[in-house]
Amino acid sequence: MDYSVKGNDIIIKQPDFELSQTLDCGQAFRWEEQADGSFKGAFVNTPLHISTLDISDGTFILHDTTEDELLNIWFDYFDLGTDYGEIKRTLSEDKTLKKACDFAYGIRILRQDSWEALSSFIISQNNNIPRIKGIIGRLVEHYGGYPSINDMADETAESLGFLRAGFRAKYLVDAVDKLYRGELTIDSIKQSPLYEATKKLMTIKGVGPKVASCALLFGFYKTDAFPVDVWVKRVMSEFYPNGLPECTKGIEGIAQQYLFHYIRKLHGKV
DNA sequence: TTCCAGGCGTATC
DNA sequence: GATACGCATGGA
Repeated sequence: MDYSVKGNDIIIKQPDFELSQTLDCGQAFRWEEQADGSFKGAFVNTPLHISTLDISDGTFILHDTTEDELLNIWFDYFDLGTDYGEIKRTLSEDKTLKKACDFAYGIRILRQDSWEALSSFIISQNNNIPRIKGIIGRLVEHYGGYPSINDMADETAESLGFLRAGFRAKYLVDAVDKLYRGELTIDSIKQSPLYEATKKLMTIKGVGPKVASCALLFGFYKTDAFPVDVWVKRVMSEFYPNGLPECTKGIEGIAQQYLFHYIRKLHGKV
């Protein structure tokens, strides 16, 4: 990875990256776009301010950070060790995916914290993005950072009323209970292949196929997890009535992100 | 006002 | 196993 340290800032070069496509695309809910087009957000409790230096050569500034944080946190979080150019070339064997990759060229799959992603996607069900951000914002504000499973061990649906999360509060409580008591562990889910990991997550009340696959893709980096929502159903019926093409094998979830944005553009939602 | 949001649990057949 | 319906909340 190309990077250089300039005082308290670090400049990275990553052409297969665009801030709003990656940070404001419904895979993470804590990044806020600033008036100048930069973004402020965090990995769990480590904040970051990131801006575009020059989009034509794919350079970005990570503000007020250190080389240590870059190598220990942001390199993994932004998945900088993965060559998305190569992934896009592979997926572009299919003509619909080629159009999707050209359109959403700057998407990367963020390697989020497992618990944050799981809890965030429990909150996301039957909900819209501004409200999801609001609920997660209240959670972070209440705890002074993103709460761990231990932090939430004593919560009940009633005590979480301040979130105004509606019927989802009891689902969060069930997830905390199962993980706190060790009936489920983040590690065992991480180590399980997709099918077993999905079954484990779905023992949590309020976690069905969609929430499980989003958590596994964005929080456990299982690139073969393929979240199916109304938009992806539309892609499948319009372009892939006989199933996904062979070039998506093993990276179905990454293909899904490109397709999700492409189909929304085709229907005028972006 | 009514509709809907990157779903899921439950009842019913 | 398929399908219908309710669910908390708040923005559009």
